Amino acid sequence: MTNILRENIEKTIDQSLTDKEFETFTQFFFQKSFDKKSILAEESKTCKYVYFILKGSAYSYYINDNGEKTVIQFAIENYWITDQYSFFSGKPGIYFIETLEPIDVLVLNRENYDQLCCSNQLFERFFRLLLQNAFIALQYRLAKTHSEEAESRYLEFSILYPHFVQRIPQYLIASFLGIKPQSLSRIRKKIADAK
Amino acid sequence: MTNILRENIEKTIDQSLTDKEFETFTQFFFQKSFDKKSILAEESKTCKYVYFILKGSAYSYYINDNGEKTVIQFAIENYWITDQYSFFSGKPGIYFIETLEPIDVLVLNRENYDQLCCSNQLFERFFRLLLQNAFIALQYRLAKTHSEEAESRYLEFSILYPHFVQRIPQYLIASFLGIKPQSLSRIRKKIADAK
DNA sequence: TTCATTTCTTAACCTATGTGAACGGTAAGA
DNA sequence: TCTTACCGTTCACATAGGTTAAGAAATGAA
Repeated sequence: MTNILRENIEKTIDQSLTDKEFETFTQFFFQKSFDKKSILAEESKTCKYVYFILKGSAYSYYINDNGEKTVIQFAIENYWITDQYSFFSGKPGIYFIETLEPIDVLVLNRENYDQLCCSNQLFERFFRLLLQNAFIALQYRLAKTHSEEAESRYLEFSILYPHFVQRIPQYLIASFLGIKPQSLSRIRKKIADAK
Repeated sequence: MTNILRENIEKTIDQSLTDKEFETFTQFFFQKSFDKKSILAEESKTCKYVYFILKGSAYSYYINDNGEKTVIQFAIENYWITDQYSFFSGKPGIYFIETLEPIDVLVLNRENYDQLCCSNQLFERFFRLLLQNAFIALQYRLAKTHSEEAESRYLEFSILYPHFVQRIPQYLIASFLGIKPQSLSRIRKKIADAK
């Protein structure tokens, strides 16, 4: 079951782990399952964990002063998700994390995260690379948000993440793209009609 | 002159450096000056350096297929700027980096970056925290972009970064906020009239 | 100082996306 | 099976922000 974690690490650091290294790594995690619509992290409460998804899906979102939800991140098998700010600072969270489907996750708390990073420079490097990749992707997403119309953002999204399009409700994809569900519906119709 | 670098590091890692540690750190950098409107990094060319700004200002931007510019980041004294993707992967860059004013920078190349990180765990930690802070800020910016109107984004920007509002041309701030200069002008007029 | 260039403002008009509401389909729970 | 809540679609209308164009103001070079 944790094989996908091993692949995830090896792919990220671009080298193999010994069995012993991988065993050390996993010892810092515990596995947990949640129902659909479970809250894994909540705004204004400290986000104590980093989650690695073995099975199922979740997403994080921001709620503004008008109570409107904006999707920050989707996560399915093989993805990591947390509220970075809250996890690392220990301060109240900014985002919610909620499961979309029943989910199996590997859970890492802050203490274990620190120990893990200390135990082997390779692990610290892994988390740095994870963060680096996330940052790069996010910067690109913002550039696109500001420079492309919703239609081309949706097209790019559905090419880059076809598995998301299949599993995630449209109104959440709309929110991720920064538009309303009705607008996404209109865009999809336009694309379909053009074919 | 490099005192502001020392403050920057100590503030980020939340601890003091010994004189010797700081000296080691700075040895990996060289100082350089550029005129206004110099290109420090260019799309499709490898971005070989990370810049720390001692004096002056610069910004990074993305140019889309229609040749339209979108501002990614502003950087003044005490800021770091680079094209992360290109710098760390060695692949062709995605963004441009250009000076806004004549500038003095400390420059770090990839080889020295790696050595610096190896030489002392503290330095590796410093760069990780830098990245972490940048990621958190970027995620928040995206959340706001998708959930607030341009007017409130501008108001928040001018509260969070009053020194930017003073030094950076409005048409670049507009781009940073994801709107056109005319729209920012309209928004500013509306705010002024309301007072 | 003068001239040229860049930046900012204003205005009229346009368009992508938002809003509110209604309808039908589908999945989940009783 | 029935019921209910949720989700996606469509439509008519509203609006924030884009577009085009022109002139004013600021900046920089000569």
